[in-house]
Amino acid sequence: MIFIDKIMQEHFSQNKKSDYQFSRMKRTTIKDIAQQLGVNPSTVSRALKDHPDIGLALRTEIKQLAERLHYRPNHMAVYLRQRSSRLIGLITPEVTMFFYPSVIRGIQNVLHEHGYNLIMLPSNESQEREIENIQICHQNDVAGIMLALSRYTQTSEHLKVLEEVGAPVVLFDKILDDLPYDSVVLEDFESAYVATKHLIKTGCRRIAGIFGNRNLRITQLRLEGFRKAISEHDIEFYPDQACFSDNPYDAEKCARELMTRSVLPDGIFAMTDEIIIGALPAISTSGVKIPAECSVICISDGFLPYCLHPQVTFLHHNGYELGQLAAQQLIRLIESGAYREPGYAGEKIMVKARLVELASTRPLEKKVGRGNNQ
Amino acid sequence: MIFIDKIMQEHFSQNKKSDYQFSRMKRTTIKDIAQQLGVNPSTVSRALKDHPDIGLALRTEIKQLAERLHYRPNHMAVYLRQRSSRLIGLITPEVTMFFYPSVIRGIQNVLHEHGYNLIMLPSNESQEREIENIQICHQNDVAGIMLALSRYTQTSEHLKVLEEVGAPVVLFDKILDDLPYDSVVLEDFESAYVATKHLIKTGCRRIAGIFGNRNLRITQLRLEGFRKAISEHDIEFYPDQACFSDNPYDAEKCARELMTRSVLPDGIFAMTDEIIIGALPAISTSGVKIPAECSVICISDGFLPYCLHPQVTFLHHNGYELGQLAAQQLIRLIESGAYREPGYAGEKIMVKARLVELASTRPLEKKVGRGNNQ
DNA sequence: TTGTAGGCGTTATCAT
DNA sequence: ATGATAACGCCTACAA
Repeated sequence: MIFIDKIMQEHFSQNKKSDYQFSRMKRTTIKDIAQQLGVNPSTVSRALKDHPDIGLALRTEIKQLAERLHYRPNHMAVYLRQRSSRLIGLITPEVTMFFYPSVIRGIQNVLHEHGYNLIMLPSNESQEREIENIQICHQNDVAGIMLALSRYTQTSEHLKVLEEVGAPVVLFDKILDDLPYDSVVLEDFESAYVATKHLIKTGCRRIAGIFGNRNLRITQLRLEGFRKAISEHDIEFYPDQACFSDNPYDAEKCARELMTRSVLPDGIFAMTDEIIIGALPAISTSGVKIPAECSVICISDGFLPYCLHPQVTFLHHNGYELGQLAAQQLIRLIESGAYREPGYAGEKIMVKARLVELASTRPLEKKVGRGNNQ
Repeated sequence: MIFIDKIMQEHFSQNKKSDYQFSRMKRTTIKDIAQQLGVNPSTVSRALKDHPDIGLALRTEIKQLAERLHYRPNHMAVYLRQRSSRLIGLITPEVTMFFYPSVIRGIQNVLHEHGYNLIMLPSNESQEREIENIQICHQNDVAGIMLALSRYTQTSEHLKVLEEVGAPVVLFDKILDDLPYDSVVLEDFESAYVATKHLIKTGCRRIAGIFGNRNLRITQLRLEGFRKAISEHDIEFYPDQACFSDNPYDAEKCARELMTRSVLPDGIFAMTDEIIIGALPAISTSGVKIPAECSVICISDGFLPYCLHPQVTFLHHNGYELGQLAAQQLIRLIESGAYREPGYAGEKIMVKARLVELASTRPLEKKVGRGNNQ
């Protein structure tokens, strides 16, 4: 302690205007600048933000010294004073796999433009961590929260903590419908509908779908879209069309089961990247030709389908765009303060998906009359 | 303003001990608690951190009220007071692709255990952003910085700003050797050496390597390892063994060129995930059988090789482990303060890689005498 | 055992 | 045009 004080005194006493050269030292504050120039801290504060009251001469002198001393405003102090930080809490179930990395990139880019920074708070698919993360947001006085729920979050019970925080919230990707917050999601129903429809249009007649956990909102929506597409067409009823899996390994098992049936499917819909990655190898190695004997389609963030063999036709769920939209919405909320209004219910935003045709589905024109394999 | 004051007064005047029910309100502070209990804020502060001086009765009473009012300490204020935050700045060239997501997960898990939070600062492979991010760290008074350099950072020139910050720094993955900071890297030379050696051991004799940007440290090291392995064995000299590429598309071109030569390679080493993803399709579609006619090996974080077809034997560079080690090292630095010592040069840590044999290389026992394809 | 006072860095609101 | 002061929320040496 005493030692440090000594160093600091040296710092102050070296009043010669030499270049700043002491690393790992007490950081330069407004006070330091004021002291060296014999003016009041508030004067410095004003000068640094170009307040017109301060005379031009003094103003530039102050700025120059600030530059020389490598002055950087202390955000913590500013936050404290102004009761609002430029930090945004980002709570996601995971960081690692598909999709979230590009969402994060979208979020990050928008936030950076507006001078906000991101605190990353993965909840590892645990509700406990979800709550904890919300509290960390609170403690760090974040200006806003972006939240993708963990897969096990089916009820809004534990999300009451959000209200304590007092910051606006934008839900994205994994959401609950009945929460009074803004949300940005992909078109789940529609995408599954379009994907399945595409299988039908290109000649598939015995279509099976591999889905995620049955309890998930996105599973339910995609399943509905899948069913709707099938029900609209007068195609064979294919028993046990839908199977459910929690991870790539499960998905592989599902696919393997499908490919050992006495009547093989001629079209397979995979709900996510995680599923296609497990399922495709099982389909390929079963010996059926893709797409000649069996078409495959999935919904994806758009990277994986190109890595697989054959490359898989997919509905592009653009994570980057979703991230951008969610971040923009959050900034709008912060700046408008709209979320404070008593009955504010939140705006619901949907992001459209786009069909990308690759090698795993037959081309549209090659109208195959009926499934003819096996 | 006046409006808000009014609300606050209501808050204070409702002294009945009803449950806390006003969301989106001024947050509860130590003062609030003190006021309601008619004690001094410092008493509350002490009670909340179990200072033994405070009488048990009062202490529990205070804690109960704090609980009821959902008191959360304001980190910003604590940081300011204690001159040290629990925030760590994480600066990476990108978030999106391979490797970094798992590194981040490793970092995050360790930091969370120790009560630190992460500010994400992607620099998008731009030196400018790198500097800017370092300054953001400074402004937010981070307790430490984790830094993976952008690919264009070859000199330490612009990194002098790091010294201003006064926080410990741990470099990881993309580093410069001559910086006086701790660093955690993967064994580049060794991994390339082992990978190439594996090709030789399984019978390859005309080996080519596809590398990243020539200027990168990791390219140079991996190239050296590659060359060493080859030079140690009395195998054919294969001209233009090494080609260089900046992205998957380049890598694809390289591979395509390789596969149109009059004498085809019978073993190909790909330096990274980014490269194998471009190269493998080009190799496959050229018609050569993998691994019968040409083996393929790469260095990878361990996910992609399983997605490809055929699955690619690889040296596993464990990003998760690297992240953990780097974070642990940073925490050690923060807590020991060792980095403050004048001549501190930083500790250099290497993470070992592990060979994972998949389908793209011939099994060891099947000793093929000489390359016999073509 | 508890209260008092000062300060972390900044800025808004006075007053000069 | 500039200075003085107080306050944001918290902590702690010191006083009582």
